[in-house]
Amino acid sequence: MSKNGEVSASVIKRLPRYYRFLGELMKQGTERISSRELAALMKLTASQIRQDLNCFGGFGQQGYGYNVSDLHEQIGKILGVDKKLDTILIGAGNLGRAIASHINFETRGCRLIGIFDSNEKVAGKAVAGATVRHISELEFFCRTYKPVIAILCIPKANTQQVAELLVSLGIKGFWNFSHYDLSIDYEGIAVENVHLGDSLLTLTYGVNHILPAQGGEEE
Amino acid sequence: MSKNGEVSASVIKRLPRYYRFLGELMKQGTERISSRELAALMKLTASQIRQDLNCFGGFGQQGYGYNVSDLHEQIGKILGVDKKLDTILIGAGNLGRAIASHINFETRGCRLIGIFDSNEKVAGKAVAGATVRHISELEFFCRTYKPVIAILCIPKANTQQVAELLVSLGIKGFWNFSHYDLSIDYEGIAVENVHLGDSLLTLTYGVNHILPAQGGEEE
DNA sequence: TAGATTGTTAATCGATTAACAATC
DNA sequence: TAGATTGTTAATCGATTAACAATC
Repeated sequence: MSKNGEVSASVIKRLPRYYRFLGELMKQGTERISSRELAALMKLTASQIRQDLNCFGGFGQQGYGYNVSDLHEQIGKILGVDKKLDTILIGAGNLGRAIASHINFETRGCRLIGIFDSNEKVAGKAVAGATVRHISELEFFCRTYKPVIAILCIPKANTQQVAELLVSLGIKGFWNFSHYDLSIDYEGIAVENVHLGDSLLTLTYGVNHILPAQGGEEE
Repeated sequence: MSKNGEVSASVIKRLPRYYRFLGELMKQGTERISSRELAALMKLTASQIRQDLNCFGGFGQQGYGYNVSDLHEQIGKILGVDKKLDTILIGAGNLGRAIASHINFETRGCRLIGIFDSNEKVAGKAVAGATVRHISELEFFCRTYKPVIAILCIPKANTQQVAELLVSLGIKGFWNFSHYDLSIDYEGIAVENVHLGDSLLTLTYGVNHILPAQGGEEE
């Protein structure tokens, strides 16, 4: 564990949330916080917080707790928000354009440096302050600027081949909004699948199983 | 377990993915599949698939496996894709408009019946074939049409109060895209948080910890 | 020093995997 | 009937929680 060995995915998935809450606390001017207080705020157990943080080192101090801004900075470093990884977005449709303009890339350790689309009509238009390039320029662009992250907002049918091309061009991470399960195909490449359809279906299940129950089933 | 008792969240989260893969298999004309074959396809274990499915009943047949279209239909019913829950969307900014036009609601058991925004200039414009209404009409609209799901694409600062209003107006489920952790505050209400920022940060971590390693750390 | 709270080990809980008898 | 594959119970694994000695 700790410094070198593998940190489990469950822990890593919680880091951004810690980072977010600590950022809030900082804004509010909170200087120190104990694992117990943070646990109450985040609806976790104090044990879990201490376990999670100790995967990366001892950030606290016995009898005192954790220094909020210090811990925030430490977790930021662990996540890599200071790195600004060069990122490209493929697919400037509804969703792609919204992602480009809605997400604050810089605060998540990324820098959006290019947007690509296969539609000639979209190419040339401005999105989020950048000009959309035609997909035919992708290869030259990647060889020149060497982006490491690709955001995929393209139809399921194209995802596999586009991803393969991008891996060959040096992409190390995919933020995948397409309907295709990328995780399956590449080792040594980081993949975050955002399956919005699956998420909505999970909610549908939840609502359907609350509605008729209303006290029928527990929870 | 099975019919009545609680099915764990881990199982439920996997249902949409099963549903998706079975839909694909159907399209390809596959008639039957064994848990072993499906496991190979989805990169799961056959055991897990059989365990998961048996939370809801015995859909298979010994010596044969599962009938693809039958299983697809069964899972669809469990999720509730046939119900078409009335859904409203709050916040017609970049992301809200993209969600409205990008998501196929009908195939996820929902029907988008209203879009609202607090900006007078946005109200009246057409999005995804519907007209955006001013937020002041929300209360009347809900009392009249009784939607059960609300999609929140609004700033963090407004989320809490809007959600409280919506709960009082009968909303039973939130698909929350705002930066605010809704899950915390309501029992008996289904919440799916889509924290895109957290997802990107997780990817950033992944890429930063693959890049320098490249064989240094395992996995 | 006494009080508080961490870091860490041990205990518990839940989820995943393996095994196998039931059965189509 | 023999072969295949499920449904289900038992074993394993990992993640969460509890406990407590270390220490600020």
